[in-house]
Amino acid sequence: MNITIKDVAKKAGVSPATVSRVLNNYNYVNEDTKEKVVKAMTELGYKPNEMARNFALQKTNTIGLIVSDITNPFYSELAKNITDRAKLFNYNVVLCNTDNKKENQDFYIDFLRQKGVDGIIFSSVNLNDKKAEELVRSDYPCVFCNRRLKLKKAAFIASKNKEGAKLAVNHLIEKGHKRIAYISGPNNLSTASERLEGFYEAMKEKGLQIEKKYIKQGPFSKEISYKLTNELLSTSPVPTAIFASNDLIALASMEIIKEKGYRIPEDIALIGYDNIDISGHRNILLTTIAQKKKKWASLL
Amino acid sequence: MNITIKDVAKKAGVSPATVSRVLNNYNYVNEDTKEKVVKAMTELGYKPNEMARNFALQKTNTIGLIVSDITNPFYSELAKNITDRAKLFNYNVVLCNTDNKKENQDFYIDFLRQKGVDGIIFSSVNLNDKKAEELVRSDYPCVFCNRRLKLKKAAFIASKNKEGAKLAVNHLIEKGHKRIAYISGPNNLSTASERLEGFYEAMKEKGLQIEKKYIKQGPFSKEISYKLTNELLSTSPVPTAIFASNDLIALASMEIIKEKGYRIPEDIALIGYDNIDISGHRNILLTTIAQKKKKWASLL
DNA sequence: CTGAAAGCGCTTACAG
DNA sequence: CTGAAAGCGCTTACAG
Repeated sequence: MNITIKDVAKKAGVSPATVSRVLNNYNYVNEDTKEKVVKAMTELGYKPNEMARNFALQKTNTIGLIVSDITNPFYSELAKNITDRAKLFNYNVVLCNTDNKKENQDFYIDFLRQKGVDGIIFSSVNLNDKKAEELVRSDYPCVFCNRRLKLKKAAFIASKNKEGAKLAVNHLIEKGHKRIAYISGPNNLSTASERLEGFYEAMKEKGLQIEKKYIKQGPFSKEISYKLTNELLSTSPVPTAIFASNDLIALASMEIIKEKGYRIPEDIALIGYDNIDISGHRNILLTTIAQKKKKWASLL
Repeated sequence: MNITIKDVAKKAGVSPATVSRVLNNYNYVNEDTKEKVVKAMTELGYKPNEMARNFALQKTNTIGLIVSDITNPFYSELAKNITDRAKLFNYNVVLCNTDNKKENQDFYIDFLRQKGVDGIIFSSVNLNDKKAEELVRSDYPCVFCNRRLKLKKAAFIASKNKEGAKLAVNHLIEKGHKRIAYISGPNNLSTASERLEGFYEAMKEKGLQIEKKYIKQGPFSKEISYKLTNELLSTSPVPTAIFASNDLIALASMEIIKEKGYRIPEDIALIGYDNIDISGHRNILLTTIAQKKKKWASLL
């Protein structure tokens, strides 16, 4: 059915090997021969079969991107930047969404490996992720973005979460806040734990009391964020500021704070992390710490 | 390096063909043989090489998903549902983002075909899309989701946009609005043009005047949406209600409406389309027409 | 039920 | 600079 390298070879009066060489810009091809081959290719409308090529080279020009939640704008913005970047290099990106579930990530790791992707970008790992660690140990090409492994050997790209969190907390402190609450993500995530560390450090540096009751921790979910915010607003005295470890949590908190009749920031200040697009919306105006998603993509 | 079907065959004392048959659950394999093979496979930790398999079968178990903007929650929610669904069938999804640019879509079409994906899901086409039409005409497996082609032969799944728009407009009319404005997307998109049609039809059915000055049309972009809303608010008399052809436009409109000091919905009512997650946020509370993204994914 | 063999469409050392 | 040949790891009609 399809036009193969053989057809081109026959038409151009050369061997398939030569066609292949032209195709791959192999150095030593005679200009005349090359021309003949190119002519034959265009006349036949030849398109190389990538499956065959992948197989012969054991390379797919494909990377896997495993994210924890593509509907979180932070990750969809990241995904956009990564696919745009991949396009420049003629790579394609297989999108894998874990919903923050370990079994999904494990599934996708096996799946992608078996598919023969050239590498995997993870935006979904825990600090200790057995299967991902194995991958790194076996020198499988992978890179961790935003969330990283504890394992030193693993290449990662992420913002300085501790510094970012300190920025956020110091901002609140400068505004005069003392009773600052923190809603963290799961502590087995590098982002959450580093930000928590930053929170502690900033508070300590300014000599502020850290109260257990003002520190909440839970998985990333709207419902849990509602619940934790409610808990915070039920403590007495109520905190005057809340730092949420990402924007989605902050958005959920915002709803509860408003629901309870508090004004933001007059009664309770709120600050998030990620700077997702909607944060800038007039009705939201969430203060947040930016992450350079585009820059990251260019470095991956 | 890697363990191949041959290694398994040798270990199990059978031929590679038999191993392959076991692998593919071919009907007629003796139970004993099968057992031996399975045992050998697990002992060796054998994983079939998908590249070889793809090549032999000319099939990749991969589909391409071309969306116009993955950072639009509508599409990221759709992408999530599609990848989840694909996972069930052991398919993977190559994410392609066009930024609403025809050249990007054309690039990805060629790219995906050459890669040998088994099919393409489009969420990015214009009503007349030469290259996509060509694909359909040549019986290339593809399906159109949300946005469709004019071409009858093309399989698509989309909500009843005309009906949805009528729902929106009727809702506004019931609330007593007469000066209803509409911000449409580009008319060469099925979604935009069908919704516009619904707008016209609903207005006519209720005997309301349709004023040219209340109908704006532009590409999907925040800046343009700001601009168009500003234009609407500068007409006199100012419309009492605005129907935006998608939620992102509505969110942008909302900013301008608020900026100008109008209340929603008391001074100006606003309604969107898509029901993206953030619409339900307490600070947004955007009235909107839902689209069944999950249902769609199950039908693709 | 199972094996030997050809084939999927490329690439690439090896000769020349 | 170029061709003949082997090979990438599977699948599958063909015999038996």
